[in-house]
Amino acid sequence: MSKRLNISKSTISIVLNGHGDEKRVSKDTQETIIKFAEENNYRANQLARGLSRGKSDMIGLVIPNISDSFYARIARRIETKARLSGYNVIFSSTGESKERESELIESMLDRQVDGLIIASTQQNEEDILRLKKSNFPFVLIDRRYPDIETNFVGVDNVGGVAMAVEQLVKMGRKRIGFITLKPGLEAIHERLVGYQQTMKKFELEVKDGFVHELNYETFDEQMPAVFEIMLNSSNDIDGIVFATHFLTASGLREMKRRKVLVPNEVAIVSFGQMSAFDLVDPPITSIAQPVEDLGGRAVDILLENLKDGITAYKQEMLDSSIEVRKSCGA
Amino acid sequence: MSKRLNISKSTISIVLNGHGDEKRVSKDTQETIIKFAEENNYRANQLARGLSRGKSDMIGLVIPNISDSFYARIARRIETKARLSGYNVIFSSTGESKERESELIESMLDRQVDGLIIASTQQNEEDILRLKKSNFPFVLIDRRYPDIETNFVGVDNVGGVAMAVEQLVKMGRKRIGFITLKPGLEAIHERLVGYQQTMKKFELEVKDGFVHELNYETFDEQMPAVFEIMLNSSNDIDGIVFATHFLTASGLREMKRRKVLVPNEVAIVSFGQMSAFDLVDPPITSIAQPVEDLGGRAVDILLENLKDGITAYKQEMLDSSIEVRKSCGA
DNA sequence: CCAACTTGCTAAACCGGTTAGGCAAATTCA
DNA sequence: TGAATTTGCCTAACCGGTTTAGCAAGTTGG
Repeated sequence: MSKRLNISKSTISIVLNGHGDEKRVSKDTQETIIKFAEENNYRANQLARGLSRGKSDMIGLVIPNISDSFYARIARRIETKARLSGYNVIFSSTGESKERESELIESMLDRQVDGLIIASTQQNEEDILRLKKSNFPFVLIDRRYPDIETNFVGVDNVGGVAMAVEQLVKMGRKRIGFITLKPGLEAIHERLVGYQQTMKKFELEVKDGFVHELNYETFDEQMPAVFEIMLNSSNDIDGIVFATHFLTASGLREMKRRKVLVPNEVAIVSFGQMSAFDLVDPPITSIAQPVEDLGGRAVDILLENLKDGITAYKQEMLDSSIEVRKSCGA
Repeated sequence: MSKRLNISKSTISIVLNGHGDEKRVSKDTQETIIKFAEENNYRANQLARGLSRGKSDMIGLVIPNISDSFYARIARRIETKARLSGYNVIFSSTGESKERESELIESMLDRQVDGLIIASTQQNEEDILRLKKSNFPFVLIDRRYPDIETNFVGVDNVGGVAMAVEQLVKMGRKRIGFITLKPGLEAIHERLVGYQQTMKKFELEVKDGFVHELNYETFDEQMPAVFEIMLNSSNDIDGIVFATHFLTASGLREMKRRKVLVPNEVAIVSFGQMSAFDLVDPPITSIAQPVEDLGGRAVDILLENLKDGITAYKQEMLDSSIEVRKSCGA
């Protein structure tokens, strides 16, 4: 382009970046360049541009699994919002593996992303600390490192589960169980705390067989044994709170297999939604997390950091709401 | 790094790219470089690397909506598989807008992606044709341009819907309706064809009120009117095939509102799945598209093109399977 | 002992932009 | 009319790598 127009590439760069006037390039020349660019469909190489400007206009999104609707919805919002500010999003799924998370973060840094949004495995203090120390802009979502002060946007897990338990209590349930994942994730731990606190608040006993912490990979196979215990005469559960949407689905499958009547025999509430929960038999009462907001706030904070530098860390807890349906006995 | 080691950056580049032996760099020097790189956590700038090598090791994924589980699942597979070959994935959602699709493709090309995987709006012949003419590697998924020969991986829509209709016929249904989207997408059109062909094959009448083509944005609001017509005495539908998972969900909601008994009064089959379809009341018979395979094949083909150049265009139609559950009357 | 190879590395060009500094011509001012 | 400004553009360095060509020193062979 430079050659064919006989105009230096600096002038071209200046004009196409809109600095033509301030850099005193004549109207004539500006027009020539712009016209030529349009006619020949010229578009700047973003690698070169990024290299020389020291920024890539890309942000990296590291999540456990894009095919989980929770993260997919977050991703959608992040992508849309980032794009409005001229950023593209690269994403990668860690599959809950610390090693992959580490690799992926490195790989994104290699690509010179300007910032990161991470839903971490929470086993990767090392990288998070490194990012923080190097003053790299990033926002943690959904999963936080309690010992590291960073930007963070999450949902109020304790409060959310409290709502779930309360709903069951309101419906007259007393022997309320909690099916969750093995701890390791702060969010999961908080949900357990929410359960325990609320049970205590209502002076309900939590027997040994009430709480089940399942394996992330094998919860489906563990489910029968869980119900064996929960439903036996000494526990005789009449309400269950599930800590995640997929545990709810899995648990419900098992209850159908056992022909447990929901909600008559056991009422349930799900922390976390699934798109067809209103169609399920019975329709599932669920705690709806403000998923889109979560993604939106994460981008907002990241963009602020990108613009103004990292001044202070922001921590935001978004409130959930409850969608009451039949499964809780309502 | 070059300065501190007193070794030229060319040598360093050679060694770190593993060409040390073939380029006859002494073991000593190689070790020094590798050790230094490790200790200082050196990582190559991929923008610079991409710029000089003329390739970015990124592939672009353009889809209608990442928060749609169909595309999210595809994305997951694509990402995982691409990464195994050293590629990162940038994604963007078009929201079914031709303009955004066009912008997004441009933007990805600006970023020098090495290839594209596109689930197009199918209103963007222009860009697709341009990509093809410029011999740029890309694979269309799910949605094809019948008039343009390109790489394509999709599912057999005609056959899939045929299975759906057949299942209802097997269950003794005769007045089978079809609820679908307004055409514009080849895949949608094919599903209609699948319906019509199969109805014909079984010598079943297709009355005017049997087929409803709804608007992508407003199908929810249209649904009541649709059932008004389908259930009136002259049509008296006893079976419905839904052309997409979200139409199924929406339709089912309406049927619940009307207290239509499924499957007794109306049996239904869904083309396309949702994660909780087995838990729904009644459990939904659905045509399961081989979503992951679709993503996987798309990457395979793209990677082949990237490696060997574009020799011939591949078109693959993957077969669906049926998951029979109560909603069809089984 | 000198020519011919081999070994081990470097210099320099290039990828395609951005940006600071500077130069020549045109214009304004005294 | 000559000096000072302004205008309009370009040169060159840089971003951080890759890659080709080639140089100097060491080694081998006749």
